[in-house]
Amino acid sequence: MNLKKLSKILGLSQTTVSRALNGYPEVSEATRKKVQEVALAHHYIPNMRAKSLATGRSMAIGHVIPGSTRREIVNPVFADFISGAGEVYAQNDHDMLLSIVADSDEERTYRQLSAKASVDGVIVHGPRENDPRITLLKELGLPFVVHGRAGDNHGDYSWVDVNNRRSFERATEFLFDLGHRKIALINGLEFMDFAQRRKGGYLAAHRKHGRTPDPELMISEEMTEDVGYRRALDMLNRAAAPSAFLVSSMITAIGVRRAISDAGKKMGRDISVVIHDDELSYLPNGVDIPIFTATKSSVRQAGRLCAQMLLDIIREKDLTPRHILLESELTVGESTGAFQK
Amino acid sequence: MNLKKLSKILGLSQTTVSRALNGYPEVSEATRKKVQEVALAHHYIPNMRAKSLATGRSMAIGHVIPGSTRREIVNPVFADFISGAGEVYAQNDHDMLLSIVADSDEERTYRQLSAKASVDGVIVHGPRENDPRITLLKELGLPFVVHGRAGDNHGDYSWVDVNNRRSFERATEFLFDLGHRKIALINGLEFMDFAQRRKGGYLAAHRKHGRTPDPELMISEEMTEDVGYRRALDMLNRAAAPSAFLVSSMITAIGVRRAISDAGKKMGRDISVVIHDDELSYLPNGVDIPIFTATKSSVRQAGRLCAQMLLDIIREKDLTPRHILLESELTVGESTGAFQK
DNA sequence: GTGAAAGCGCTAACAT
DNA sequence: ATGTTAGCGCTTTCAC
Repeated sequence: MNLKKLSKILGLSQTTVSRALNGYPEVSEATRKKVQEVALAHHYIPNMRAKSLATGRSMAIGHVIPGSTRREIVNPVFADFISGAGEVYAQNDHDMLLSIVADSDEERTYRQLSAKASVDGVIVHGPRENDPRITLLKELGLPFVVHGRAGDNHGDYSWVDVNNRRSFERATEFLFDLGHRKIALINGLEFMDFAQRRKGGYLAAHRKHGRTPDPELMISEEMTEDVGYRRALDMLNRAAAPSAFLVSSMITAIGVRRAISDAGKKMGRDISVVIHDDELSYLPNGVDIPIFTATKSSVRQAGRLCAQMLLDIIREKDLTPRHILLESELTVGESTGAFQK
Repeated sequence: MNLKKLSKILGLSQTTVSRALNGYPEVSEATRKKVQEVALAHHYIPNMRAKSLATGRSMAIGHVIPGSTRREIVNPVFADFISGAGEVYAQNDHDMLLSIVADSDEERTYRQLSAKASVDGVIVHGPRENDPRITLLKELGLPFVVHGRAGDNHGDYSWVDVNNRRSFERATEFLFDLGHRKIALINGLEFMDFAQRRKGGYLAAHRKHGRTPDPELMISEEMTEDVGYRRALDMLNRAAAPSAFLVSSMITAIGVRRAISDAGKKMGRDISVVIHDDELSYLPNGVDIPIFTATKSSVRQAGRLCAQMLLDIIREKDLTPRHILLESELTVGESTGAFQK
């Protein structure tokens, strides 16, 4: 079923039918009603290919995921984020276009996306410090929102981010308050913006408490379980072993947890783990292990906010940058009352 | 830059330019060369909206992910699968359209996807027994490939699947050979096709060895870490505790592993864990824990194969069903030499 | 309030 | 080997 046939059936012109369906005011309520009925009865759904061409809008948003090299993104966070964004798109009748792309073709991908006109805007994932993609997107005039930030000495642009710095500062202080003195930081790769900010918070807390952090206790690597396990085990077997861990990802924390158990330590007041990601949908939250989460802003919510912001930008045709900084809450697993201050 | 301008610059008709760029044979090599040069110089990339409308092909594949209710799919398997499929699309100049959709509007989503003509075909994720989506897609005439199968007493359709039955049969026999007699099966939800097949393999091995499986050692639940932990702990605390676990997902296996450790058992000849998913990109494979993987066919590879099959179906306009059954290999983590037969 | 006609940027049938 | 013309299915002037 298409417009032509439908208008024939109704004995009206394509124009009128189109107007009736798209809520234009100049059509009489009587005909509008009639048109809507018949359209529904015949399962009429406008062909997007034609609609896009005519309106110049694709009603689709692109998500470009750096593929092979950095695995940061083929991780659970991604699934939750996408799922939140997808929710918003569904409500607003938009599609989501996903490009998994080798780091080397990223530039080409964006240029293509823009020239092919298959999306109205893009979400940028996993920004690095001084990310070249941002300059490129501005140059292309393609609306975009960044999940996270890409350093500060960059021109302004729209982003949604968690207050990583403050979140880790408070988590560190929390551990200090519990009596911990040697706190390990298991962080993500250094060129990731969030890793820098988290480290900043960790260091700030140390300064504030007049303590110098042990460089051996700070590592920046890929956020896999394996890394968490090995590095935590190494640290626990040192003379100056840490009594607490600050971990940048739930996945890594699983490895850390296992290391603690293998090292024969018991998690408790003496060994604590504070992680960052929370509310990932397939991992336990609040089960009976002493894990603290440093944020309460879920990844899924970030996905929703990014999507909504981008849709607003496109609708209002206003490219002036907007920002959302999600403040975090320090939450403690339910069975860990003993660790509350 | 568009065709019109480009052809004006070249002093040729749009038709010739289009033909030159799309590799039609009737254009002279001289002009083709010239056209390609100028097109490249001017960064000409054809507008997909227009191209789609003219050709009737979107050059896009839809992936419909059941969203909220069943979390089976917002899991790491999904990310790896998608990433494999995305690779193939990129190579073939196709886009991937992702719809995260509430189970209740799945039907509507497929109808829309078909009517809006925004995709040339779809991949069906997480099939259940007698899945209604398959009938619907056939009725719509939209090409599709199923990742997994949806029961057997269903009409024929194209799928890519792992030999779940044989994989679990062999894994069970392997554990028997190691001397295990009480083997627990921690499986996915019962209405999932793969869970049925895996259970079938588990039972077949028992029959073959003349053993009756303990019903208390067989559970079917959501594949989360939490479930793995709780259920394994329960089992280990029973009088007739299992000495080995067959686990349907890596995530769940993490929970099982933790339970074993908490129950004060050591994994070794006496306690083994055999899981199914392998090569998930962010989880360790072959680290120094006694985990066996029952398949070697990676999820990412399944993604590639699904995508390639669908692309072939579309290109050849041949809807006759095709199947790929990936045979599994039982592999053993590298540091677990002690557990080899 | 409704309709006729032009056009979005491309491809494809039909000339030549 | 190249050009002319007519759509693809919709929206959007412009006229009535």
